[in-house]
Amino acid sequence: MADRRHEILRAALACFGERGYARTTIEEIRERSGASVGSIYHHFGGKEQIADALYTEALRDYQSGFLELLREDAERAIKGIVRYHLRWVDANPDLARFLLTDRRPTEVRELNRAAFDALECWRAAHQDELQPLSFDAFYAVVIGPAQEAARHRLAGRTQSPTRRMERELADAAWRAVKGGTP
Amino acid sequence: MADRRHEILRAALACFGERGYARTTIEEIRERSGASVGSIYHHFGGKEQIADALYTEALRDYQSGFLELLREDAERAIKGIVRYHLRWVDANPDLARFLLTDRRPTEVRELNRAAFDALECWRAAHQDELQPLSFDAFYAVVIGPAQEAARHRLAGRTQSPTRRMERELADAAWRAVKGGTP
Amino acid sequence: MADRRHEILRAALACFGERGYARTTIEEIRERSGASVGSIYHHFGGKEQIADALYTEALRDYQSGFLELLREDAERAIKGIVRYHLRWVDANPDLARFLLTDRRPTEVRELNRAAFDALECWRAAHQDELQPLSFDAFYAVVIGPAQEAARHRLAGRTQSPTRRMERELADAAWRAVKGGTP
Amino acid sequence: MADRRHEILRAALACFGERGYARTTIEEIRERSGASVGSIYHHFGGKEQIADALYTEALRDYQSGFLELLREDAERAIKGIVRYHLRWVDANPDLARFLLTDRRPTEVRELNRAAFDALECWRAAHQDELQPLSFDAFYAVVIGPAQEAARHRLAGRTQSPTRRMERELADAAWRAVKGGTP
DNA sequence: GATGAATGAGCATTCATTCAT
DNA sequence: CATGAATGAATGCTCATTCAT
Repeated sequence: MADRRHEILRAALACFGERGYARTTIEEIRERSGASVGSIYHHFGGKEQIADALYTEALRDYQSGFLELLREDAERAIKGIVRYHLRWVDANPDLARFLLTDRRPTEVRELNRAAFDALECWRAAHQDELQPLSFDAFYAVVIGPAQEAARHRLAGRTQSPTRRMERELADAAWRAVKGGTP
Repeated sequence: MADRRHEILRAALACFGERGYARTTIEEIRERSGASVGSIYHHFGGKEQIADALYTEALRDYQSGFLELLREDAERAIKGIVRYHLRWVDANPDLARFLLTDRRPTEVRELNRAAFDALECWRAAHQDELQPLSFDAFYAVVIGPAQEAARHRLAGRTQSPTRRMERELADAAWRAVKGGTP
Repeated sequence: MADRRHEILRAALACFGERGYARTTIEEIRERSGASVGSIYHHFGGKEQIADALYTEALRDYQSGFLELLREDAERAIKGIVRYHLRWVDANPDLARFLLTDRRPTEVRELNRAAFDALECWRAAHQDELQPLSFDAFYAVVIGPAQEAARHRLAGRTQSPTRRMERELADAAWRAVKGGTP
Repeated sequence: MADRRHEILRAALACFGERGYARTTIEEIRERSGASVGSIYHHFGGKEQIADALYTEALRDYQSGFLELLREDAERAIKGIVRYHLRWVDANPDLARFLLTDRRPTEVRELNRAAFDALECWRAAHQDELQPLSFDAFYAVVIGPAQEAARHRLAGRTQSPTRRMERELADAAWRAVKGGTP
């Protein structure tokens, strides 16, 4: 059954969210998932591979929505990205915590590459409506504030993002990257 | 002598920087610092408390420079904060990696409180030159991009921040928070 | 298999008997039992819990025989208890040493409660043949001498209890508790 | 100053009483006594030697009173011994706990030898008033009940020994050892 | 596919003891 | 005599992983 596999992933995500990857033990995942140790190893082969599966799934989910936003015009796209980020984190706190907290210096970076490339492409197509920033700066300015807000939120330091917060961050991002202001 | 204590902190920081808190062993710190296991425990009482000491020290160092920037006028202050953040991370990569990577949900949060309060005070005094943002949004917009850039840099995904990057992020932050643009 | 579990208990008892609980190391138990460290922890969860299991088992064994003695008439019962005590210690020196030497202030006290209650019941039924002693005194007078003799014996200060010793202690206990002598 | 030495002994006794010899650390004795580690080692040379000093002192104190009792006539002596035992334990609970709980298989046994010899001598002199018991049985019958009561008391299972308890145990001991009853 | 007993390298931590000041 | 930093061998325990059933 793919059921078992799914329950294990679910349990692992909950554990990682509560105690972090390193402090989570297979035993905890076993107890929470109802599966046996052997079964977990049968399905995934190891602790790290559970995290890998989770990470890939999370990133794929996040990016699937992300890429659609790039079909819009410049202002809508920028504001949309910020709003999307905030909402996704709010809707998937455990997944987000895992993505933001536990570094995955594995080969999953290629997934990010793809999104980065798409974003860079998009920017090239809208160059004349935007500030002439280096890509790294552009990315940091667009994503950074939402990311920072997300971290505070996940750390419990902030409430769920209100509409007002969304608007503020979206507008600020647009002010920061839109062209024209010399 | 406070020498031993300092050597242990130095060694621990290097280890944490290279392998992360969790994967660093006391044995490694011992070997690198030249101290004995017993001495380490004599001075700190445990692995976690070494990290605590390091964290507090790092945050204090970062904030000491941070607070000085708030004496400037609005534009200089905002741009200064962004530059300061980028430069501090560049100058203290290990300390920065430790601060940004390993979460410390301990009671050190009070230190942050102090800095937050100072920043909020400053903003109140410059309200009429700035966008009417909620404080959380304001903070995210100012710090977020630099933070994001710092993470990329620490992850090895980016070069040392060039003057251009500094200028780009500083200008963008100012555009995002300065008042006047309706 | 409950075999492993049993072998570990056996080994632990031998170690505790020879060197005492505190001086016995898991490593010694491991070597003697043939189990691995992990296996020991799998079955018991910790050094203390091995001792707990051993203690409970020992007490249960001792008491199972003890309670049967209370079916006899007064004189036989009292003398029987003394003899039983001496013989059980002689037959289970390691178990006895562990029971008498290492204190177990855990919740095993309930087991003792049960035996105390049974003994008190019995005494109530034979009140008219016995001295009107408080229960604490009664218990101390019956068990104390045998207990003291057992300790000497376990400390190596005395030989195996001879028939003569048994008779002497049994008779003395009976003289001390039997009624009639004003 | 002999003061330091005394304070250390006091502190050690309190620690041993609360946590047992094995679980007490030099550090705890240091904190409680106010002395430094070095000072403790200067005065005693090691943890075990602190216990030795304590044990010897305790035993000497107990026996000093004990031996005086043997000047009385048979009945008074036997009853006196029982009462003395109960009272000494009640008056010196920490010392008693230490004496009864932590075994000292060291060479201090000679002190006990002396008291045993004195007691045996006394018994030889009163042979015709007493049961013809072996010395081991005689000792166990006299001391055992009080010892057992003391243990219960030190374990917190019983109240302070009342006058009634004293009388009961004393009378019982006398009934058990006095001659005449065939 | 599932189970859980078994494994053992690895780790944090303790603590009696030493010794330079 | 006093101090307390330093030492390091010893120990209890964790946990990812394997494998026979």
